Amino acid sequence: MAEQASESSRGPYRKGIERRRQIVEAAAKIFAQYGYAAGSLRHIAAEVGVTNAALIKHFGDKEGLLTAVLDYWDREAVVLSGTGLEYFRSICTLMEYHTTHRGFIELFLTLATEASNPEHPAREFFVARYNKVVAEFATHLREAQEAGQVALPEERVEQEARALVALLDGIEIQWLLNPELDLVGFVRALLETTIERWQAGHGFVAPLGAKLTET
Amino acid sequence: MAEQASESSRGPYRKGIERRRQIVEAAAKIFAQYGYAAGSLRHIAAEVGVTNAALIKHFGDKEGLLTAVLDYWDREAVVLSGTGLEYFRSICTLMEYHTTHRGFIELFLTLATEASNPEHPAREFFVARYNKVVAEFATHLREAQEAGQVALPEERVEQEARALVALLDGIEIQWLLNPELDLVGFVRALLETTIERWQAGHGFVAPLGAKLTET
DNA sequence: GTCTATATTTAGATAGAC
DNA sequence: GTCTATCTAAATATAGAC
Repeated sequence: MAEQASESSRGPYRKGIERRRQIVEAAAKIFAQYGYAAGSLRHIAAEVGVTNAALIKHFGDKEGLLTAVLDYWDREAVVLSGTGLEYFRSICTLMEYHTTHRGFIELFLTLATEASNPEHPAREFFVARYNKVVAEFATHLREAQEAGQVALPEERVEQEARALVALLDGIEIQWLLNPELDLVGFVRALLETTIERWQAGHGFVAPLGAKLTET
Repeated sequence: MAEQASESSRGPYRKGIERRRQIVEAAAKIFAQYGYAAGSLRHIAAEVGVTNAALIKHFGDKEGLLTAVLDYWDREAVVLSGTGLEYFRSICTLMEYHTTHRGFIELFLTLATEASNPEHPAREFFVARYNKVVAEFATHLREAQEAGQVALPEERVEQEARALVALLDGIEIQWLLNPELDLVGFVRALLETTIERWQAGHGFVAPLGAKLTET
């Protein structure tokens, strides 16, 4: 206790904390490549240079390591910033980050789809995560609405948020399978158009001014 | 040989073919739930009521079964129909099919993200699959273009195709995690708007008439 | 905190009877 | 065509030495 307070940068727990971080990052990499169920503790341990027994000591069991990885992901995720429409413009920066940190988005999409199985231990995490992201997108759309930046009726705000999240996920899947794809350029053009359309009071989903095509 | 020709509906191979189909469908279900690497032969075999040895006899090895599942998926996939814009309107029917055959889209998305790992045996399949779907969407957009149904310049056709595919994949991920989501309603509204926008010469990505927002 | 050693389970795959 | 039995490898997890 006394020692802990005296030297914060190289206290008694420094090494342990550093090692934990190493393990979590290795686990994130392996889970991203193989998924949670198929990513083995020994594979992760080898990546760090320890044995699987050490991982169990640190995290109790495999599911504990998964929890740590999801926490890590949540903390390290580059957050969007800005108010109103600026928030959405910052998505470009996020995409640039993803193109240089492929494992980050690979982890998210691999685990998110694997977690669509109701029995999966990470299912609740991803359900909550999507709820949070959609809600945050919606909040910033309303912010833009109140600032007079856009003209979207309340009943269409959540649908627009959902559609944008879907489009970003979907194009990242295509990029993972085909890294030649210009992810940043695509998203930049997409956002410019989308924002301009919102400003004009239109959206992905909603009425476009004229009435709908004959059905 | 003689027997084979005499009774097509219950010839000597009928039982074997039927059994193969049972196995492939069970494998599709298990791979959809757990992924390829984590879905075991014994689990699949138990679903059919045989042993894992029987599966190996039928398909040689696990990867052979995966190939059979992907072939099956390719054949059974509900195809979009119609020319020009009608083709895109039929996506609604596809979505209705997906909501009643959840395993179908779960298999696709789970394996597609798992296959983003370059070492994955299904990677080539999904790379080819996306190329094919994007090309097919693009072809039907050009068809609509030539019929005067839409006014999209050639250089924007592929981007529009990619964006629509991405949006459909992304919203299906959200639906898998949250089946409360009205997938069909969402996609129907999305398509109506998208088609109307194409008719007006606009798209997901491209210039919207006015110049872009100040950057 | 990490190791070795091991217990236990499960995986993919093979051999041979029927 | 399917089974039982088995091989070998690899999985998670535990126990105890250092």
